[in-house]
Amino acid sequence: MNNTDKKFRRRAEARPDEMLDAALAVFSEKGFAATKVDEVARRAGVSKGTVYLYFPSKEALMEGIVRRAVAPIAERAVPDMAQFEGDPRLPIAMLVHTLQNLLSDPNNLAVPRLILREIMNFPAIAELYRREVLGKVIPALTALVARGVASGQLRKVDPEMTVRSIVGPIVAHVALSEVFGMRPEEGLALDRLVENHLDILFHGISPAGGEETP
Amino acid sequence: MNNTDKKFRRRAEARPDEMLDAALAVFSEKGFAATKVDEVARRAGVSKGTVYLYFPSKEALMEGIVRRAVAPIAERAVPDMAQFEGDPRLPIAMLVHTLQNLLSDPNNLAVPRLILREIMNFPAIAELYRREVLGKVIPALTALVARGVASGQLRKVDPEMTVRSIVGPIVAHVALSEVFGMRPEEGLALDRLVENHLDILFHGISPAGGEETP
Amino acid sequence: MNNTDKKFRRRAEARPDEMLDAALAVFSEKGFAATKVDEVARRAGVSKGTVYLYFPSKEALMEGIVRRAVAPIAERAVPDMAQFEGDPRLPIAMLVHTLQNLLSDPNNLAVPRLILREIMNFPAIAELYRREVLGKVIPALTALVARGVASGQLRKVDPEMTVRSIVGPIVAHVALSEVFGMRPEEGLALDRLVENHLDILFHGISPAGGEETP
Amino acid sequence: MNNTDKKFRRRAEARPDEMLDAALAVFSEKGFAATKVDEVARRAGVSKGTVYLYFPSKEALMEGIVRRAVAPIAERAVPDMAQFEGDPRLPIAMLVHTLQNLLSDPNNLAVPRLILREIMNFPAIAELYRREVLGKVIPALTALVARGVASGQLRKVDPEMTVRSIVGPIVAHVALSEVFGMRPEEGLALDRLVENHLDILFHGISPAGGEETP
DNA sequence: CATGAATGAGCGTTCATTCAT
DNA sequence: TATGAATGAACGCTCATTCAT
Repeated sequence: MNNTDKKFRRRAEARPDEMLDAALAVFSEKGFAATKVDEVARRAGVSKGTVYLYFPSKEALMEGIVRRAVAPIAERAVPDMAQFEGDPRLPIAMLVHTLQNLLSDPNNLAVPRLILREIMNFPAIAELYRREVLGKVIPALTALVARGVASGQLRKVDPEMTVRSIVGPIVAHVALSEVFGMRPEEGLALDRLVENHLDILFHGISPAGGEETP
Repeated sequence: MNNTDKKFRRRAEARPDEMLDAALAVFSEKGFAATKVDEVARRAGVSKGTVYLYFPSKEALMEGIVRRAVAPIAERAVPDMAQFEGDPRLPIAMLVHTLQNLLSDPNNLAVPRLILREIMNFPAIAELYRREVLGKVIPALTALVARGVASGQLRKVDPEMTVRSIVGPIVAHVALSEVFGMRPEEGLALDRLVENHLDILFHGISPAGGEETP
Repeated sequence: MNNTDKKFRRRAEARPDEMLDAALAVFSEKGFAATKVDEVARRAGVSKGTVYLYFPSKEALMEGIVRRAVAPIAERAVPDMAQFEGDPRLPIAMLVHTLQNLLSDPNNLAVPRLILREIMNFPAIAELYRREVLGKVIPALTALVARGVASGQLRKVDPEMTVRSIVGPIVAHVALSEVFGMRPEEGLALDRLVENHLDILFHGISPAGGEETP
Repeated sequence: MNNTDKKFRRRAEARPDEMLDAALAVFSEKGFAATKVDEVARRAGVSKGTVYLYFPSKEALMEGIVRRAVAPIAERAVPDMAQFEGDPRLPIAMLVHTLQNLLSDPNNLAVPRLILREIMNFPAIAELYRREVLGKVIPALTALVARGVASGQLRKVDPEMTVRSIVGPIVAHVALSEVFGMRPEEGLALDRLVENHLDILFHGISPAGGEETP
């Protein structure tokens, strides 16, 4: 009798997590509405009733997926970016590269893609995402840009709007690829995108005669 | 019995159009899945059976909405941008301002928003949109940028990726506003976004010591 | 194509009534909880969906049954008993005989039996029954007895409690028969019950000139 | 660890009894169908599995409740009433007063009320109750009345039917109060009912020397 | 053309019961 | 004995689609 034996796994505490994994997989394949709870259960290797032992409803599975994915972001101390003292382009580049790394792994792409797909039917999730992720990242970025402008390290741009210029190209690139299948011949080519994006962005936000990209 | 009489208008050939209007309205309010054909019919002032007289299924309503909205774009001669001979920043700015105008009118926003919301459940629509809209606009933009680079009117940027830098900030701005309700205090503030966006974009893609924004 | 043709009956207005008939039959057989809506539908000769076309829920069927049965009682002018001028024993006997007639027909017995069976799970129905039936019949009877006592045509009894003595034996008899299957050898024998009941009610069981209550 | 310790009390043989208490409480509150075994277990302070250790099914809890309540009645020597030699009105009055006392205590009311509520869904319980309670009390009463008639101590009434006149008013009074909430202003007022009931039962409602039944 | 009554497959959810520990 | 995680059959309700009128 080994560890993968059903009998043994019965009381594993990972059970809810396994169900979220299964739910994420099926939701991603067929969409929330077209997914049957039965299928989530089967994929998780349990019976339908067991799903309801851990999650009160099909919607709760959705929320669970998002909450689990959002938690580390929410916990991570995003705002220390604002206290950064040097060239603001450094943390901006770092953030962009972090995003790049995150999005490179298809596993990490699954949740945002699912959120993108279903969010408008789940106001509660939109609110959660807005509060825990966007509500932290965007103000931090805005403050960073504002400080750069104030210190003269950046041109006199509109900080709030500039945030859109920082993340927008990445969003557009991923959406084009994931939603419409419009991707470069080599594949997702995130590195190419990021390189070009930062090149334009930094030439665009740097003072006249600006130095090299960090 | 005069011309405005319901009986009379009922026989107008505009009937399918009225149904698409109704469907767009309800789909936008509640989402496709949560919308009952009954409600579309009621909103259009006809009976449920009549809807099926013109559209073979609920999905067909969705497709009809998109097809109708996409038609003018598909017909419009997008590619003449590519033949533009002068400063490529001019047609880029024009495109951005056209987008700005389009998105300023909430009516025009309805269809893209609905597409954004439902597209992942409708591969056929994604394909249609990709083929008729993105497949025309993006290559045209790419070509435009490529020509600018070739002629030295733009810096040596990656044309394909630069397209993401052109439309991305607008997409991000609208998505932030429409999906997450994150909008500036004044409202959508598209003009502020566009001004800042073009400012950064043109400083970023212009050759060193680049001139003013056109 | 005759009147019983399914095609013809399609638009009959009797549809809801037929469903209530079917529901009454099945509820009576198996009880509310054990009855499947599917079975009600089948018994009514329609599909499950059709039931929900006329009644919003399974409970609504229950309420519909009771409401329909109660309506004529509620409408019938019960209170003219109170204005009766002569010997109050006459309307009392009449009421008892009316009850006897009602209960003789098994069809009439079905609804009260169902009510008796399910009432404690349907507070709304209890309230309806209390208001529309008991709330009219019992005060009327009480008033009748009170008037009889006042006029000296009845002994000095407690009118409110005496009402229990008027209807109680009948209730007990029917309950014994319907609920526990305890019935006389001849069958329900309502006439024997009523005759004996009125005899005792009007004279008591003590021999003429009977002594004090022990 | 002392005697009141949960661990200790848990092993008491009273365990099944505690479960019946819990079941009675919950069944009374919500009805049998709406009660979850889980809740009975929680109320009894044990786990769901333990309930099934003592009772093979949810229905068995119901039967257990009734059987336990019925046992003392069944054991008590009811029939000695029949051997009573004096005025039959005496044991009749005694029985009524016994009933009155029983019903005065809400605790005693719980089981009959539950039986009343659920009996039609439990033929086995109806049968048990019929055999052990009604099947003993009613024949005893019938015999008592029959003897009274035979001895001339009662008028020539129908013994079998007269039993309904003895218990019916009490049943009706309690049902009116418990099922429909129709009770006198002072409360249940069982004493008032019993006094009036016996008065009428023994004397009727007609004035002394009252005329024929109308 | 238009209606709307009728259909019935489909799915989320509940809960009594089981059984490995 | 006692536990409580797991099961899965069962059922109420919805709604896209059809079709007789």
